[in-house]
Amino acid sequence: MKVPKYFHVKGQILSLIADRGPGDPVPTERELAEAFATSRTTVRKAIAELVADGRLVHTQGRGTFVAQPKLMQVRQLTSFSQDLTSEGWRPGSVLLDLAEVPADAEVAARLRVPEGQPVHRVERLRTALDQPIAHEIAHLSGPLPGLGEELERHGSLYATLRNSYGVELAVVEDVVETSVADPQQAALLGCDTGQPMLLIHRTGLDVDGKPVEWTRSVFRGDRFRFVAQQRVGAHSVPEQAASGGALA
Amino acid sequence: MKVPKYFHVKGQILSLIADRGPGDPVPTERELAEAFATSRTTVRKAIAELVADGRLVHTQGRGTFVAQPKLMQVRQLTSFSQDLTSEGWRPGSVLLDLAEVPADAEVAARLRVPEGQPVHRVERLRTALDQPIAHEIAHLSGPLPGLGEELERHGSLYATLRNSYGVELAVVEDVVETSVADPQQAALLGCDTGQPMLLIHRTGLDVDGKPVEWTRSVFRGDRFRFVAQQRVGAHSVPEQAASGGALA
DNA sequence: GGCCGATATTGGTCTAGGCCAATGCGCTAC
DNA sequence: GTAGCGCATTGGCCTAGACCAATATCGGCC
Repeated sequence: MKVPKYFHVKGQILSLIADRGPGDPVPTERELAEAFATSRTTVRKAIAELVADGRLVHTQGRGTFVAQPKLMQVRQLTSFSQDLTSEGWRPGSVLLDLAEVPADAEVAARLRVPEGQPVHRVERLRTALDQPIAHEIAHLSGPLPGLGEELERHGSLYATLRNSYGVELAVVEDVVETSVADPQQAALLGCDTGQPMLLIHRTGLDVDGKPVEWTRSVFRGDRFRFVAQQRVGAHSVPEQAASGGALA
Repeated sequence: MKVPKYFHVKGQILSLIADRGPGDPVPTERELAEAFATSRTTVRKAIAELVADGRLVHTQGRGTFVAQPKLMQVRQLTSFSQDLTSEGWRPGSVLLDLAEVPADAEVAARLRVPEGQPVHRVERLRTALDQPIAHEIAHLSGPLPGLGEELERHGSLYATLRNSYGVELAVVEDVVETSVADPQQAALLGCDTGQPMLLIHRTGLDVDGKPVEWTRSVFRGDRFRFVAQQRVGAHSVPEQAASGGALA
């Protein structure tokens, strides 16, 4: 297998930092280029992948450093605040925008309301230890009078829905995929444009199976993991191996 | 906000392909560089992000083309074969390696067995429509005599555990994160080195809470989504509810 | 007609270097 | 003593072009 030069450089940088801890500095790009007898472009490509992988962080004007290990885990539903609180991460959120807007085609389909029907749109920046964690845009259907104040009071979106409006979620479905940070997201979350991100679409259904929430969250891929735990009871996954087991 | 030139180029390429369908060709890098009055390097950076985003695909010697939309969804547990079968994707797998190996530190911790204890290691390439989908390495604890033949017979790993060994999974936990394709993964899965990938660690527990399976799967981030559905509380809800169809 | 090799095309990698922008440090002026 | 300016350092972006490798095409040969 052909292995490009920048991949070797990547390995060499990894061994350079093997015995260093988070926050320790890495030589400058120009120094590395000279040390490995290559061009700065090649070194930058190696560093870019290490940054994408969460091994290094770099800041213009400061330098490049060994990254913190990826250890924040995000679970489904309310667990964002619950998990982080229990692990001492001091979760918070900054309300960027709150409005009632007509549902566009996608929101209408997700919430199963007519296109154009007013829905609540909540745009927030989620934080932990006062650092930006995720950019989140939630759409909520149904009448929610005074949502702004109630949200303010409870902090958590799910707590607000439950305590102020009696909306109880019964099923939540998360779709997880990768995406690439655009300049706006990069600026909000303090990462590089082009970095791999975890894009999570969440649909929350009430007890009647009606969607009441559709949320799109973008997490930094170099810092987060998403954890999904599921019980495999007799009722929950009836199909099992018997019917669909055989593979080609 | 400062927007780099390659980001504009990205937008221009997007509008170029807006009215074209999957498989349609995009002008060559050299043509695009001239058309946008920029260097090939800048065009390549724009294209690289569009490829990472699953909007374009490119092959050396052939060219660059509009990609298929991202529409394969992978669920937990048996659903790999289940979902893909029901959607006509003809799932399959290629056994790359099957061996009994001593547990290394990580496997030992995950399966809660002493380090060095023999465990089964199953390395497979998952496919759909005969195309590579994921690279998967499963570790299984417990005595599983004749695993090779049984696997052969059933195809599915979960069907084998269940039907040949009476191993019933009760809880499955998936940890989803991003990673970056290394040259080996890129070769196996037919994507670029450095592409964002979905890395899924799956732990399967039996009814006693003992881990019996620990699997590490790498999916192409430009082709797949991961779906996790969870019931909240004791309510039961119509099944159809959350699985939305249309993708953007 | 069909096979095969030369060649043009296209993306893949790498170089060498210029200019810009953010940062941090030290020096200077008050 | 301190506030603020200026400069060196460092990463961020871009250029122009060279060479390599995979692919497709087309022509000639059997």
